[in-house]
Amino acid sequence: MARNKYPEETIDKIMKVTAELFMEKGYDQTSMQDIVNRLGMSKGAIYHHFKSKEDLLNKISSHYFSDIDWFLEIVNDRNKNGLEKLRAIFFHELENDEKITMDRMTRPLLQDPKMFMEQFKCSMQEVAPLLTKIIEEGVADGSLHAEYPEETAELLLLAINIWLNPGTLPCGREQFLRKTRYLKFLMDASGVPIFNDEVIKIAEHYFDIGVGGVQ
Amino acid sequence: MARNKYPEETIDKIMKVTAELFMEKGYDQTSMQDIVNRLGMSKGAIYHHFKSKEDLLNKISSHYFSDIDWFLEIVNDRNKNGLEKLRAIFFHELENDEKITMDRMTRPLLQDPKMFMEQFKCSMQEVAPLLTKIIEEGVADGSLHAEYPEETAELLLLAINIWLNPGTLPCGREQFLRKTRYLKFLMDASGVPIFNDEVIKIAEHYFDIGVGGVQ
DNA sequence: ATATACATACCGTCGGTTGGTATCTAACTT
DNA sequence: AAGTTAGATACCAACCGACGGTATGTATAT
Repeated sequence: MARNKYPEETIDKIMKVTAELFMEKGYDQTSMQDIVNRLGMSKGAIYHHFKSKEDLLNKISSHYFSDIDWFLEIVNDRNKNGLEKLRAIFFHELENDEKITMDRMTRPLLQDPKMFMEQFKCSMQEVAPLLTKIIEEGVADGSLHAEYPEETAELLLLAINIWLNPGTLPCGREQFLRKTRYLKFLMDASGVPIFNDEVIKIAEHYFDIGVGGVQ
Repeated sequence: MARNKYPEETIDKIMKVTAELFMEKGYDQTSMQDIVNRLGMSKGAIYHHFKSKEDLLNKISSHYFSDIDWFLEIVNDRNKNGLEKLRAIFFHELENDEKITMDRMTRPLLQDPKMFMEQFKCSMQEVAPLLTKIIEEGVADGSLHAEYPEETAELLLLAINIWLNPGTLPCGREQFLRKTRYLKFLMDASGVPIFNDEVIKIAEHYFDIGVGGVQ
């Protein structure tokens, strides 16, 4: 085959196919040949657009999984105070059915050390600062009373994305609910009471649909 | 060369050399050939005693980094109540100069996804149950008042080993102290007040010696 | 005409295996 | 008690397929 008039389509296709495979089999277990086979293109094509397998991973995880637009939309919402923004964020994260499906798909991926690390870094470096900003805003507008905004944000993310996430740390429904209640307790104590009854109910729903359904 | 009368020495040597290399270069970046070269033995020798590269990693991390003997010693100490045992554990962990040196050596290792994952799993699967047992004991003997022993244990380990660990999440002295104070606050609220003045002071010392010294 | 977008063939290195040899151990013979 | 021997153990050296990545070639868009 010869040169394409619209290389961006090729790039998108490479990323899409590769993302699929990484999710199905993990990073290490996916070979360049696997990608080539499913792609129906040559290895040279891939290495023309991406400089390495790791480069592919980076590009993919920022493009497919950072998904920061709706986050910023909530952050910049002038009609919500800090607490309401926080709740809106977690509400969105837990209630969005499309995201739940995504989470289910990416579950095996989190068993993969490389992907796990990627998510961890993303949480701490990209998301935590935004959360911190919201909490500080909540303190300023009086809706929150956090003494440690940055630390609370980081630990909350750590807890939610890793500790509470059944994809990372498999657990039963009972355990999941106990964890959620403990987290609520800690956040309340920290002056960031995002876990009201509604959020907890949605969290249950999240578990039942996204996790309890399988395995 | 021929067979050794004391194969355990060989095994120890393989593990020691491999651990060195994993720490120097990371897991993925260390090839079996690298190990063979520094070891001065054949690849067959390694694969006779260990069934894979990953097996080596597992054996090494449990042997060098779980280090569970002193832990059990404290657990089984009849002269301490639950709270005292907890403090003794963290005191031992923070004050032991040899361990601090070890931590410093293993720092780059924690940037390696595979090693990071290993430590994470080890914490949650091996250490957390022991900690939980101690906390439950403390509740029984009246020295603690935890409502969520298991959850507190897991989150404490997560916080200490990952979030608070400058090897994983580099941070300045100021940040480190804020994190420590926030953790103290959370643990106090959880009914597990292990962070008294002494532990906090030792934590500072830990940071100054083990981390502040470098980087 | 030249830069881009690919294809093909190939390379060194990787984790792991195979087959063999030397040495140890233990049971048996004398 | 010393010698013999069978088999298990410890190790070596050569080798394997698959891997990530590259060199080179070619067709097409600009």
